[in-house]
Amino acid sequence: MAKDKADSLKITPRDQDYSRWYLDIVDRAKLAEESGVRGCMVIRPEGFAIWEKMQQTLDKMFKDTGHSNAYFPLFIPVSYFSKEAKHVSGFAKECAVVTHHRLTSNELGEIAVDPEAKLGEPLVVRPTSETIIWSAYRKWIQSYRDLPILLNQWVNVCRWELRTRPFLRTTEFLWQEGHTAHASFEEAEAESRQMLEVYKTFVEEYLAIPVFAGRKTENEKFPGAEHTYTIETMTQDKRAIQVGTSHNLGTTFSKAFDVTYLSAEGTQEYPFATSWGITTRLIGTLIMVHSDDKGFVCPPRMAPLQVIGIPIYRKDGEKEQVLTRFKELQQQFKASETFSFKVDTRDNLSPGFKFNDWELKGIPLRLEIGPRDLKQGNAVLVRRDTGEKIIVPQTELESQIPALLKEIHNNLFTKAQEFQSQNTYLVSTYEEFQTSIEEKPGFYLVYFDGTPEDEETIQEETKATGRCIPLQQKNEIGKCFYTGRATSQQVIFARAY
RNA sequence: CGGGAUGUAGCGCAGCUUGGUAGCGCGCCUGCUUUGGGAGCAGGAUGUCGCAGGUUCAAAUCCUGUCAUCCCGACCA
Repeated sequence: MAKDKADSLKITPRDQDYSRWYLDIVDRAKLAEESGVRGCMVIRPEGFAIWEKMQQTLDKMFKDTGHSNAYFPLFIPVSYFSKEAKHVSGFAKECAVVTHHRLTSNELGEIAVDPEAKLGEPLVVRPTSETIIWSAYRKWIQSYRDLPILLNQWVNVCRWELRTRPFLRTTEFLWQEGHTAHASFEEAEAESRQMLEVYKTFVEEYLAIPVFAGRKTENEKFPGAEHTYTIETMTQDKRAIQVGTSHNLGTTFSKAFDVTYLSAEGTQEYPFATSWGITTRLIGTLIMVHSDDKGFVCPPRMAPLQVIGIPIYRKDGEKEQVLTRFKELQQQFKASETFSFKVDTRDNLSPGFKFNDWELKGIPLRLEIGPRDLKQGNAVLVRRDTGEKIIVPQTELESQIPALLKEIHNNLFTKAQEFQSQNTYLVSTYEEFQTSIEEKPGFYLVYFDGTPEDEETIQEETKATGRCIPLQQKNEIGKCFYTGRATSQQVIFARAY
């Protein structure tokens, strides 16, 4: 193949243009594409399959912790939404609003909004569902015996973002939102912490993404929350990205929606709320954390396909023999049900093209069998994460493949974790921080007890924000890097997505 | 939402300055030869030139508007 043609098939390298590299992977791995609607994407089958894996795994974890799924409306009356001042001001700037319910033809014969069909009360397309869910909980909660309520919903939401990027920030996105109601603050606190742990476990054990778990600073809290917890990870361009949040909402929404219950002692009490969510942003995070200049790298436990078989042959006779062997293996693997496997039987493409194609798509393992292997009873396994070629007797494939998939997962996790710790710095003064974050982007673990105003100034001057107050604290007294006051609170500052 | 750039075949682009029958590469289709790291040759199909107006005998080309995308800021999962 001509060199310029091979070059034109390559994706933009990370060090040349990180942003372009990301977009190239989304496009070339066929995860998503532009839709013609501003800020909204089409999630293609290859991308949606990953979301389905995430849903299956997390949904089971939610059920195992006692939660059930339900569904609440997409449209929320403006009046519900405006019952809680902080909440509405947090989302007001990014709400899509439905004002009419009918189209009509105008004088020119064009389709237009029918001015006669104006809604009495505008509807907000949900940016999140606290308000509509708590308006229902008002009816459901009468007694302490009705608590706790442990619900979740898998839905789309809409936030009218000004600048979007596929998966990382889109106007419409898919997520899950858990909404629970409890009899005490402590119980709500335990729930929000439990779900943060569920997210941490899920993201680390299935997505192979190491995270910092922590509490959000005042500035970064969810509008209306008492506490917001977060898990944050580091992208390959050394910025922070939030991959999951869990909120202890206290009585903010029960008070706003006038929800009370009768306690065992006979008093009227406000229930305590939590909400928690992860989004399709996780798919973008997989690219940002694991992928490389050859394309997407999908961690084995989230890969829609774990092993791709590539038959190699020259003559017709060889072709039949190789394909027959693959068919046998396919049946054997299917019976064992320990990993997913397909054979690329496309006849119009060379093996070399297929190698590159499946690497681009992020499939964790490639299995090659050709005439040489048939004679020797071997097969060639190639790891997506390292590119390593491993020659294995065909009889050992069934046991070796699951072991290798596990090893790939561990390697991806360890690599990301090392990268994260190599780019996490300790600084003790603001001056040091200002110069250091310019020269060495990354996470900055600092002692901090400044005010929200201080944090805003830091953001204005350095573009870095307090990402989280890690749950694991040293419990030692240090000096605040900004105010100089003594404090034991350590905070991670970073530039974020 | 402000500043900059770009929209021409599925993808990447040339043509626009100076208006006059729509072009290249890749991909796609057919056939033959190929196939252990992005195959070769031959033949073939594919376009309301982003969309809507305007100027003109004539618009991909000039003018106005609009939509979308990308980059840089402010805002956010």
